[in-house]
Formats: sequence, structure tokens, C-alpha cells
Amino acid sequence: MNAELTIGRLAKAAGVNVETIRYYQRRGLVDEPYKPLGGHRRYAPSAASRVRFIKRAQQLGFTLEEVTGLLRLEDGQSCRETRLLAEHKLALIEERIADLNRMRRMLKGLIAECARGQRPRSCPIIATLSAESG
Amino acid sequence: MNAELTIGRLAKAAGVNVETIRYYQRRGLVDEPYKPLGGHRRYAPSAASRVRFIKRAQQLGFTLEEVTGLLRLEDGQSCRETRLLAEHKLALIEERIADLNRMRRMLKGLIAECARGQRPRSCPIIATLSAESG
DNA sequence: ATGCACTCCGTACCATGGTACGGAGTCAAG
DNA sequence: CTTGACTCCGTACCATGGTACGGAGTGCAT
Repeated sequence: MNAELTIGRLAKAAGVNVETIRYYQRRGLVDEPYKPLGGHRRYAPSAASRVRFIKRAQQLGFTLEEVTGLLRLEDGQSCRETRLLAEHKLALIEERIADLNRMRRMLKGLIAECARGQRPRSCPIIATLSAESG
Repeated sequence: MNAELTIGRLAKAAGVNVETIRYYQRRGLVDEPYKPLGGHRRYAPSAASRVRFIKRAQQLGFTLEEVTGLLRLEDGQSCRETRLLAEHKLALIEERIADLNRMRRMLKGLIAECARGQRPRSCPIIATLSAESG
């Protein structure tokens, strides 16, 4: 049996859109197999693993550019380097969480003020956004 | 004295780029004052307050589209409606935080595994990304 | 009155991760 | 061998929040 896949079957196997495969090829994340002159390409089953690798890395927060870097370490023999990438990503995620927590605190405070109805003349949220100082 | 501003002075007063003002005008966030036929527009000083309102709302996590909604409540007399917008935004932010916390937990776990060197054959991060099940 | 900075305006471009389109060609089942 | 589904390819478009460009006109100071 020949387990080679057309782009459509590959996409289905990996759970993505055909256009996504083509996009990954353009970005160099997925190898473009040889095309028999005017015919259709055939992908090895390993291409599906590759696409799933990419998708899992995205779920961990890596951008496609960073995934490109991870794929260069795909043999698993550069654990230290891989770990550095992960640590860098972790730091960015923690920064992002801190930003969002700041927004969250502010919003919660303002919402609570609204709910208490402490500033009867004007909505505290609008008043804060309109504030001319600070 | 005439405190009216050219677009450049308005931008400086509000701490943004001239192009940003123009962009906000196109989006309807900032009113475009009457232009004296072939001349240059003059902005009231209140336009700078408006731009700062927008910037502060963005810092709280609101998109420009949402800011459009907030600006309709700018009189401060629709506290309940304003609060609903804020609560909706807060919920989205909390979802986003939860997503990022998931990524964070995963990454921390993987990094710790790398550091312990528990899987000598292959980097645990790469192994996880390559895993064929799950 | 001249020169320089600024403004006007439409349009194109940036990142990010894809999605959509359309015409031509190909593959495989029946 | 026909037909219908699929593939190929370049290109344009989506959201989001702006930034950049370029040629022509304007406004103000000297």
C-alpha cells in the first residue's frame, strides 16, 4: 500500500485547511514535495506529524516564526537550546499575563465603583476615562 | 487668544502621531472639524481630551470598536450600560488570562522536565510536540 | 515675498495567521 | 472516456491599529 497523501488528505489528516498547508509551505514550515511535472504533489505521512507539531507548538504560544526555530531542533538533541526558547516564551507569556492582570484589576475596581453608585453625578468609568490629570 | 489647534499640535498635545489622528477621524472616533475650503483644519482643545479618552480606554483593553461604543456613553449618564461593556471586557480578559495560564503551566512543566534531564534520549519539549497521541 | 514647515488626501504597507477566489489542469472512479 | 472532485498557482482579502509615502497646496515668520 502507498500511504502517500494528496494535499487534501494531508490537510484532513492533520485537521487543518488545505490553504493552511499551502501557507506553511510558503513559510518553509512544511517541505514541498517534488511535483511530477504538471501533476499533483504527494506527501509522506510524516508531513501530517509535522503539521501537528506546528499546531501543538502554537497552542503553547509559539508564533510560526518561533516554530521555525523549534523545527530546527526537532531531532531532540538540543535540549538546552530548546529550553532557552521555551523559557523566553514563558517570560513573554508572564509579561502578557501581568498586563492583563493590571487591566483586570482596574476594570474590577471601576465596575465595583459603578455598582456601589458612589459617584452619582457621572459614571465612574467614564469619569476615569475622561480624567484630565494622570 | 485662540486655543484652536492644527492637527500637528493636536497630535503633540495628545501624545500621538498625526497619522493616528487621521486614522481616528476615518474611524469616526474623532470629529473632523470644518475645513475652510482648501485650508487647514482647526481643532478645539477638547479634541485632545477625546484622543486621551481613547488612549486610556485602550489601556483598559478596549478595542477601537468598543471605544466607539464608550464614546456614545461619554456623557456619563448611562452608567449601567457602561458597566455592562466593562463587565463584558473583563470576562474576555479573564478568559485570555486563563488561556495564557494554561500555556504557562505547560511550559513550566516542560522546562522543569528538561532541567531535571529525566528523558535522556530526547528533549521533553520536542518529544511532547512530536507526540503522535493526544 | 520667499522659504520652510506643515497639512491635505488617497493609497499602500507593516505584522500575524491564515482564508478566499478563479481559471486551468489533473486524477481516479465508473 | 467522461465526469466530478481535487489540485495548482498567484493574488487578493480578513481583522487590528496604526505607519509611511508623495505630490500639491497652505500658512506663518522673517
